[in-house]
Amino acid sequence: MGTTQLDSVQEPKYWHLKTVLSEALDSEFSVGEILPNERDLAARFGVARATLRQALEQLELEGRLQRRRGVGTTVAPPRVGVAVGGEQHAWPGGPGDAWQATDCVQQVPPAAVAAALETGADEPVHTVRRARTSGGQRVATELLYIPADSVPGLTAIDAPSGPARARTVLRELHRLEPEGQDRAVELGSARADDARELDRLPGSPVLVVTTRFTAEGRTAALSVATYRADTCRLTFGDTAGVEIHHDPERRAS
Amino acid sequence: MGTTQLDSVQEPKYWHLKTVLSEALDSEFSVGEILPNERDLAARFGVARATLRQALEQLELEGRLQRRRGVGTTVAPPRVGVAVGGEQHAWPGGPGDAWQATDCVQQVPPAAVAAALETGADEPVHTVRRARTSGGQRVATELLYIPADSVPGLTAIDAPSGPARARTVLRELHRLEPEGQDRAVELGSARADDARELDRLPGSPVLVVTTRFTAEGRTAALSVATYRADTCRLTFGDTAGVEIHHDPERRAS
DNA sequence: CAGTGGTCTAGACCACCCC
DNA sequence: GGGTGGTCTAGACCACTGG
Repeated sequence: MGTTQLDSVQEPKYWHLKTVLSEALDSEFSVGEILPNERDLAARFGVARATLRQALEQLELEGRLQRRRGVGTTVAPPRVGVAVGGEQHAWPGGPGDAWQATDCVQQVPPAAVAAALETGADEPVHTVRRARTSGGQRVATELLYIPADSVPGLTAIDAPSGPARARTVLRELHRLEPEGQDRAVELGSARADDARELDRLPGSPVLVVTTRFTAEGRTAALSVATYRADTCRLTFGDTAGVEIHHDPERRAS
Repeated sequence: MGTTQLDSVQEPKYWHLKTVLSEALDSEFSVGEILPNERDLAARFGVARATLRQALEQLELEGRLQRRRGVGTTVAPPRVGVAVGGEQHAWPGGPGDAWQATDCVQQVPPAAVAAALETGADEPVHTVRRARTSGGQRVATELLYIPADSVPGLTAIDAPSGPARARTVLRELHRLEPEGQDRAVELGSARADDARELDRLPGSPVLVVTTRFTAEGRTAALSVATYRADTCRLTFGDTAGVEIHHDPERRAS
């Protein structure tokens, strides 16, 4: 008798817990199903609630679970592939664009943005807010910065803000000949306003996609898009993207 | 007298703490500097250590801090931009490739990989392990799966495993005419083996880049690369990538 | 060895959702 | 109101690093 398995290398409890839960999710639960509440789960596994939560947090980070305050913890569907880099050399707001403009104001951008746009630190730029939906769910928000130089034909007479203004600004931007774009992706945490729009808590992990559009040898526009990291897989390139469902402890070997 | 600031909307302590610390990092610390230890910091701010840690975790996630057990918490340098999508239609291991092969074995891949490769579930494939270094630091590890069909000229006589074998497999792969590649990026958590190679703890956040290489109408190779999310900014596109340093509560507005 | 961050506990209260 | 997840506390011990 006795334990058949030596605890030769001690593994953190939450790590082991995560593995056990992950396997249970694969075999005993289906998408959308509600898990037992955290207090019950912790009791069942004989750990403190904080320890259980550490395991749940990781599973949520990996897109396997979805937790909602006041509701419960549910099994998440596989991540949605959202195309990010498909059409090279196309303006935002062009045909086939998945974004919807919700607002536009003229304001002084953050210093880092002003530097990238090569505008003065106190110079206001057109700032378009847009949102992206996939499968009926909001998956990303964006701030699109367009210096006044890029839209010279814009008249101050038009609506000064709001969606109509956004459309006008984008229409003017399209008069330029697009030259190219660079993109960068990094991990971030949701600001309070983005979190609200994405139906997440502030600080939730997000993928920040920064795109610089160039025309006439200058930076014509700069986009900072914030994608929910738990539900999105960003796809680039020729087709719809690779369909590997990500399963951390079994990716390899 | 009295409080000049109403606590009209209650903000979590760790969130406020994060803001305060973030500002202190900007103004009072320089890159590489060591912060006071967690117990002292918690005492200084009048919170429990767990609360303080919640704030530090977020700052580490955002790439502002680096924490090492037994050493301390230091101010992190800005994220490194690592080029991911530069040259379209090029094989891994070609000229200018930033990766270094460390090993190669022939083994049965995970089920999800076999599905993407369109090989049988029990069919072994060449599996090349590679590593990527930037600025003297290991930033990513990769598993590159190459089905036997893609390298028909390979002889079993050569070294059966190790770096030499990896070079042979890649050389044979280069005989094919590359047709295209898709890529996907998503958030993941480091497996134990990747964590060791990246000098991080298991479960640390990573950016998983999955690339499918196609040739002759088939999937010729599949790469699953794991980048440290705390230190890397993945860049795509024409040039070196956008240089916006990411500052969550000041990205916009 | 002393000091650091990492893990874990057993509680408490709060914000939110739905009935 | 009752149940959920989110925040917070005040401890304890462990694993790792460095002198």
